[in-house]
Amino acid sequence: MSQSKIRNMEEFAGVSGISRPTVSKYFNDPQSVRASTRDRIEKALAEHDYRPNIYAINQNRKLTKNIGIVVPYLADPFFAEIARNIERRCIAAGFRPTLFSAHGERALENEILDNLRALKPAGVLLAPLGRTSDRAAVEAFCRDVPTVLFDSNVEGIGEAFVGSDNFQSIPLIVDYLCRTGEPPCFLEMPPVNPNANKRRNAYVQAMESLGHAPDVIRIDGDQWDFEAIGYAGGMRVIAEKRLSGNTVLCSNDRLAIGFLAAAYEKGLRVGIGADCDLRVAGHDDHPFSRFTCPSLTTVAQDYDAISDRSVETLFRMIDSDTPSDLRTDTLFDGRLVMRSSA
Amino acid sequence: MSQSKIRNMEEFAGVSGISRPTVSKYFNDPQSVRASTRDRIEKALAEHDYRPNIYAINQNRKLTKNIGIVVPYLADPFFAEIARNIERRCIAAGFRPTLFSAHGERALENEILDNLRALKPAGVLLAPLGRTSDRAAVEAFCRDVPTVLFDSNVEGIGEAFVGSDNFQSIPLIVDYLCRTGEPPCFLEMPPVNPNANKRRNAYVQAMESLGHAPDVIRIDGDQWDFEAIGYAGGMRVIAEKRLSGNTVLCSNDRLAIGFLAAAYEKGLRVGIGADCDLRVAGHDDHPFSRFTCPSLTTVAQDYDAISDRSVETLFRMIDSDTPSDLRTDTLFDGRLVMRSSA
DNA sequence: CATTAAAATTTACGCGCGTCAATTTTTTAT
DNA sequence: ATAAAAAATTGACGCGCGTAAATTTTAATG
Repeated sequence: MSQSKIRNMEEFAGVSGISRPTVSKYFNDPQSVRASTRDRIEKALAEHDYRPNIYAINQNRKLTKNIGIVVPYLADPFFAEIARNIERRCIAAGFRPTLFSAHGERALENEILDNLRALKPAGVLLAPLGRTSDRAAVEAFCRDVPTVLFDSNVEGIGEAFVGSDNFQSIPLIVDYLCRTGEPPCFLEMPPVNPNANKRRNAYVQAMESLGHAPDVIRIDGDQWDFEAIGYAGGMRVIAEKRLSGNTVLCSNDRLAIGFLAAAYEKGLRVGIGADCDLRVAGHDDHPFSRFTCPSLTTVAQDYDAISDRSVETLFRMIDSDTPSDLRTDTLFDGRLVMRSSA
Repeated sequence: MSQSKIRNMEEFAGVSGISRPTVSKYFNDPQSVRASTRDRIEKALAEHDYRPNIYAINQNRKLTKNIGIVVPYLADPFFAEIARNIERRCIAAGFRPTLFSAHGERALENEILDNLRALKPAGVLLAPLGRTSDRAAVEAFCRDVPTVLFDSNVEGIGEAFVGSDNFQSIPLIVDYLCRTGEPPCFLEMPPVNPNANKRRNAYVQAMESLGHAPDVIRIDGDQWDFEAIGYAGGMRVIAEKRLSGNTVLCSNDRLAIGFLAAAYEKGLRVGIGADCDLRVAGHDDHPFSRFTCPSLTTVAQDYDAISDRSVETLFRMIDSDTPSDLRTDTLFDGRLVMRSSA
């Protein structure tokens, strides 16, 4: 560090003995200047701690180094984890990620996309609300900004989607449940996003192909507080003896967590032991599902693969600025996680 | 909407029939121009959908309308909820909040503060890592940027702190536990933030004032995956029969969630019934603690009050730009939430 | 209606940086 | 060593807006 603060790139160019345009070039891409020049700049940088004004930079560049990360509901640790992973990779690649949550609300999602446009981002990683999304708004946004959809697909929109293959993961756990006990019924809530729908269909298909009669139980709720919905639904379903068998497959872990709470309160013992009344399984391998009582059997989504591939895909889109017409969908397999609940 | 896109404020001033400086004044504060002028601008705005370039604005204003929100660990839904609340109020007040998470890492927290400085924010709401924080870095930051600390205090730093009064909340639940059964032991992990320390001390004090011998059990772990720490610690504590009584007060809900999982796995029945082996209580009223098995008895932090007051305090600091020397600490009371676990 | 205060306009400069064209210096290849 | 290529420098303009001073217009008041 040194005495006088550097006020702008002009002054910094002065103390470093390099011309301002070259310094500018350096900050744009350090590799673009000669090694000896790079060293001199970095030496000066170490002594004077100057940082280019980010607003001036972004005003004058057609495209910024910003990357938007938009998730539907940040109070879900699943999205927090994914966002973290994505953030890391963006930073490593020299971008400036900014995280936004729609908090389950369509109006907020639209507002976010609007603000995002004003930020002139190099690209956006978007996990849309899904069903609730304003399809036209998302579509228009994707036309303007390089966007990778992840987690939740919106058919035909954007250049790429990265997520899990529900038609692999659901049969996987249905098969497991059928092998080890009674065939499961399927607990779902009105689909706030397309995954829920796909999972229901995958369940029906899997059951039929195994020669069992599917039993889909729908419970009320259209918000993102899945645990509360699973709990309330569980209480009703149990009270009304709506369950045909002893095995319940929930369309996601958070719903299962709520259902487990209901079962516990109703005095039903959940698990795979002979003394148990009920088997409950989920889907996602939510960060907390290791710590439910009993621990939750589920299908793990490959979080890392999804976030990695999303970022990779976006970077490729950014590099080859020619927007390709063909839409690439990447689906990763789920992995069975056998714990105590089923 | 209309045909030709407006490229800048000059052009927009043209179509609206108002001079550019006045238009600029309007965007700075709509109330600062005459009502008739405001109407004309807003009519033009409705037809042409122009938005001032945010980078040009921020470059030329000494202070931006940005507000930074920094939390230590976003995968904790508690912080996600608080952040959401804070976001809302900032937006309502015409600011642009941006959310950052240190993900439990000191290096990341420092990096965030660094980047934040470059954003020239009007103010920052900071829930620091606490113990892990780089005290000097945080202190320097608070000197440069109006900052309100919340949730986790760092003594003597910043102009204001808003949080919970551990010396009210802990005695509250200790008292409850003692009235309704055996006096609790206290399960804590090495304090990553000062709340943990305060809670331990408050526990000891409360026990002694009730004439009981405090029993503090410390378990290992210095990361932010509290559930895993509570689980591992619980398994060990139970296996080694380290529990003197039948009641455990955990220093926070996430730790309790892990402990509950361990108790369940060890076949211990948790709850207040005569047939139960153990009572477990937490602290915070974590969003998920309603859905544990059994549901978790805890002390609710007044999230809304904390986030509201934090924002209010920051706004006051921003308005009266004279940095007051006296540090205001605001502590809210906790509220006992009696559920099934204790 | 004249008086005055308030608001809008005109004109102009500056913010900090990207970027370009023309030139000079340095490096690499021959 | 010289020629050619690569990199750095010089000088200059523009981005879109904030903002200030001087002036003119509008609104409020008696």
